[in-house]
Amino acid sequence: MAADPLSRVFSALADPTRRDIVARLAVGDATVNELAAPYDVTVQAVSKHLKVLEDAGLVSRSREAQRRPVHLEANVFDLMTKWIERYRRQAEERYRRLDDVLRSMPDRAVPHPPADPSPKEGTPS
Amino acid sequence: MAADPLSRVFSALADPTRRDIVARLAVGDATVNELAAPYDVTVQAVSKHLKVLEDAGLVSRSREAQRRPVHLEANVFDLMTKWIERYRRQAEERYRRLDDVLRSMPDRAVPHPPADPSPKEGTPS
DNA sequence: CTCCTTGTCAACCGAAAGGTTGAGTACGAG
DNA sequence: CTCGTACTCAACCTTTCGGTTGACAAGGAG
Repeated sequence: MAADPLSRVFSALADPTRRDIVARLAVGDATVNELAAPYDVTVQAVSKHLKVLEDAGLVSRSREAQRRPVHLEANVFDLMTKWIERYRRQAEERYRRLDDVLRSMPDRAVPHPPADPSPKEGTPS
Repeated sequence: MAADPLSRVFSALADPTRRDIVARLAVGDATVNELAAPYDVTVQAVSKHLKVLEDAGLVSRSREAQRRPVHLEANVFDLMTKWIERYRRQAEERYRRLDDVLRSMPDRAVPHPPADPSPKEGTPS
């Protein structure tokens, strides 16, 4: 299993069946059998999927007699959205700045983006 | 390889090395060797990672002599954020509604969340 | 032209993922 | 107590994944 929480969440949602389960749980809590019904796989397979979702923190399971109602923990989504937003914003910011550069020197050919921090090729004169 | 785009994006970002590469590319475009330098894996491995990111639409590669500058395509993030936001909102909405129910009947024991749409157990009087 | 740098492709390997079947546990109903 | 239901655990199988090594194509640099 992946060590870091972010990897666990992303890889948990990388499976369409698990995303489908999350979608169902957004409507309301459900038992394992209820969740397994729509799919043509065994209940054991769905139980494994739920374990993956649980390890990712996306889902919690309580006891209620012999039922195990599954509950969606939506707050874990923040982990992802924060990561995504960070780099999306950064990339947009960079794009905007590059755009400014292009606008300020419309005559030069602009060989490549100037954002390379490692001048391995020895910056000729 | 995963068929649907959402699975491709999620599983592309499920790997910490690939997330790291995305983080670097948010700063600016880079070549394969530059990207491979920080890691103690071969260039071929990084090339494979880039292929995964490219198949997910997160990255594009252009030709520039024998270099292949890698560029981050941040707009694909929207695919994820839209999916996430949808179910996060839905879950929060449900939670709010449940909260209202609890507030409106503070005396009842509330055996379990009333959001179950499949009354298999025959609703005992 | 020859060499070196950059990068990809192909084949292989071990580990993990997703599925199965079969057995076992926990609990309520009769 | 016995049975049925709901679920999990364990073992196994096949495919995918992340990594390796080795060979190769594409272009400057000398």
